[in-house]
Amino acid sequence: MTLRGKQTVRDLRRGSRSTLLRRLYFDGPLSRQELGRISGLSAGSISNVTGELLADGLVEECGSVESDGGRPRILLQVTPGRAHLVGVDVGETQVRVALFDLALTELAASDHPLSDKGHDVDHVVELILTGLAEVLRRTGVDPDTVLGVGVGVPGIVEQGDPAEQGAGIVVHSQTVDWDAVPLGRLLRAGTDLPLHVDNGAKTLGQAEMWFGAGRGAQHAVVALFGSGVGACVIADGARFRGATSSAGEWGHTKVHVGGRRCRCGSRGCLEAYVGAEALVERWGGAADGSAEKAGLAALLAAAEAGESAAVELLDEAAEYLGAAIADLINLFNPERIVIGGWAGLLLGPRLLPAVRAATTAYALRFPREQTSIELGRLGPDAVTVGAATLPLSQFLDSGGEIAGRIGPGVPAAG
Amino acid sequence: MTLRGKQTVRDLRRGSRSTLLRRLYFDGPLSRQELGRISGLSAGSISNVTGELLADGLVEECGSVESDGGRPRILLQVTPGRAHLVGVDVGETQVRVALFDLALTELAASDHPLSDKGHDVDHVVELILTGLAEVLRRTGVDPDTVLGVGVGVPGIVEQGDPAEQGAGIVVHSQTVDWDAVPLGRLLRAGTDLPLHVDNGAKTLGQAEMWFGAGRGAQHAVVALFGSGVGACVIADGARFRGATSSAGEWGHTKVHVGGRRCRCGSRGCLEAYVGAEALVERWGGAADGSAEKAGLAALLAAAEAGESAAVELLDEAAEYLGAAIADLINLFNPERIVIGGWAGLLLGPRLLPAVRAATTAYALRFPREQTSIELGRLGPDAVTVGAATLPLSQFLDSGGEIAGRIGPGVPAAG
DNA sequence: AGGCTTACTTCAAGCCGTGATTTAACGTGT
DNA sequence: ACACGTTAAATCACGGCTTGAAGTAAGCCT
Repeated sequence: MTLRGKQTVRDLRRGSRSTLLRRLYFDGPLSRQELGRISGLSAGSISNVTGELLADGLVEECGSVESDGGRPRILLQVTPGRAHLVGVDVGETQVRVALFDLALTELAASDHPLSDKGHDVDHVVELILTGLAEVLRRTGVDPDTVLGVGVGVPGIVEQGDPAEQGAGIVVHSQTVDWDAVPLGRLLRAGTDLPLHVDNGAKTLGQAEMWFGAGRGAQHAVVALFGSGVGACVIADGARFRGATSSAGEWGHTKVHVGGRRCRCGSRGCLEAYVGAEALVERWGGAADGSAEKAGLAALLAAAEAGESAAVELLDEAAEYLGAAIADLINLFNPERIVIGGWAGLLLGPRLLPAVRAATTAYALRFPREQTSIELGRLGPDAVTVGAATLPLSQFLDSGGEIAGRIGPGVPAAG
Repeated sequence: MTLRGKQTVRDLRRGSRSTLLRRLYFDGPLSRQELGRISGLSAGSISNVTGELLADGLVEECGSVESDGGRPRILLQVTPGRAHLVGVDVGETQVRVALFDLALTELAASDHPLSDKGHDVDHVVELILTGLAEVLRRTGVDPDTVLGVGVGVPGIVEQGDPAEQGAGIVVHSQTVDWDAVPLGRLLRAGTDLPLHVDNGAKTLGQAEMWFGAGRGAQHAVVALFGSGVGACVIADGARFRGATSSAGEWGHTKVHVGGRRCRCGSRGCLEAYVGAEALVERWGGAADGSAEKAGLAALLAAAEAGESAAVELLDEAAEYLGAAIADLINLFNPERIVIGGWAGLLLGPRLLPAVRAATTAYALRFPREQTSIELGRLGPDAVTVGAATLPLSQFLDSGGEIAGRIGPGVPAAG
């Protein structure tokens, strides 16, 4: 049923450029020789395509490797400073804007706390735009070299019509009380840069897949535990989006029909058993904003000290979590499950053995044996990195086409 | 991250052939003109490609449509008798082998009940091979025109190395006590035809997607209720397989951690609340083999008659089913949910309103609004049709390449 | 019969990847 | 020093693809 559209011979070149660029980007400096071996392209094509990429300044030579007796191989790598990316994290307590080079090295960042005004949309948009201007000004980076702005938001994102250049993006979020907020249009009014918006948990998941515990996996689920619970599903190496990009909303799946009441209004949601807010609240702590982290840490400390109420609470959480992960394994058949998010990383070391055991008890044997469960390797700050991968991903997909932003053939500035 | 392999200029033609063939197959007779409009290819390419397809006998002209004032459009369609397909359903009570033409019209079928010997593997293989020989003999179809044999089995299928031509296929099934059965190798010993094996629920799901309630959807979940519970997930128009083809095992996801015991040995599985076996058993009926259908019908009749125990049982099932479907909606974000399988079709008319309401109560609002829940339109016999779509799908993907089986250019026999 | 409209075919032009050949850049042995 | 072998990269003829323009076929209307 999959119908891919019309293809012309030029699409072949685009595909080849994309393949080689991706390979160079992720597998570090490579010689043309190795590129040929890995990609399957003939030496002639490699020569042609790398020639183009070099002429466009997207790739540069970087040293060489002697080969016993013959001409040494010249190593190629993606030119880090050839283009730039902006990642934005609209978090629960702050808005963070970061500017990266192509290698995702952070060149500058701007943090603005979200204090009293809360998540008033206009205020958030204003913070994003001023942050963007700030990092550009501080680094002196030419805006024409910025491939795009990726934004991670706490909510469900409707992508709208891609032809609208992101202006059709609409965000729904029950937690910060955004209902059909036209974030794309609001940001478009303040910048001409290409826009990409996705759920923050999803961008963090993408970061784990590219640079963290998910590296190398083609099928994986990144489970994210913070105040709430989310997930980012990767299938065949790409984000699983579903019909309207909202796939992977794991936190409100039912692990106990008719069970505990959840903040979403329903009952028996996973989040009501393992979300940080729910755990802290059940243990009697304060559950708002920054107090939550302290509360969860206190719960953990109490459990380590052997307090039976705390131990029971965490044991139960591990049980439910294992069951919910088992569901993910049964349904998605991933090769890896990565547990991330600030709460996941905090509780992970203690809970992981019990979670693994519960998962094994609840999941079907065959797919369970194909799956490993690991902790994330990136901190919660990686949301901005993940957001920046949104435009980067499109850049690599297109084979380094910089639609009108950077003239082809112009060498990198500086 | 998605790296598609090397592409040469010939792959373009393969892609074009595939696109046009698919279009002609699913959207009935079409003129070259409409083909061009739909596919985006230029008139010249359409002419070339359809010329090839006509020469190969895969496509034929069938009438014409007058166009006010100009040259009439000639309609093209896939030649139904150009090739054949075999679908096999290894069910719980019988083995059914059916021979189809390209239009999936059944030309002959052979049923063999699985009585006392049960699911002894060698016996099943023998029944499949004799059934295959039988339908070929009865119809006089040349085995060289058979594109392949698709088999639907009750269990998890490991596809093995595609290079082995299906010989590496291994089946695991707890219900019929198959543990790593090398079905591919066993069948390969008895036939040279290309082999395709998949879970029976998945093949039925594929049939619903192609010809039933799923038509036209790109993202859907076909939920199947029989003795147990299964699902077939379609994403971007293709089966969602996961890392080792076992994705979509929905029946043993947990809807009530620590709840009812399930026949799989775990607790709180969906199947323990809505599977036919569980329902009949809880209502006090016999739960083995063919008595199950009678038992479920009796339960339904009792509920219709107002017996409170039966009504309560079905109400509870609808509640759990709605919750589990809500999980599917949250996780996969489909545009359609199709409920099929013999038990699903039997209970569906009564349960559907309650299920829809429960789903709305349990799912997140946004993805729920994007999804419709419908009953399947194909009976349980469609497993064989679905099985036959396995080789058919490959045939269409390859653009009608009939690897060595039918000489290109040879016109259809008869 | 001539003109008009629409469907389809043919053909030159521009690209692309391949594979063979050529050129470049390095060790080594005499 | 210098020829020689070896390996890496560039060049180029070739077959194949899609496109788009020009040409042909097949029906209407007057």
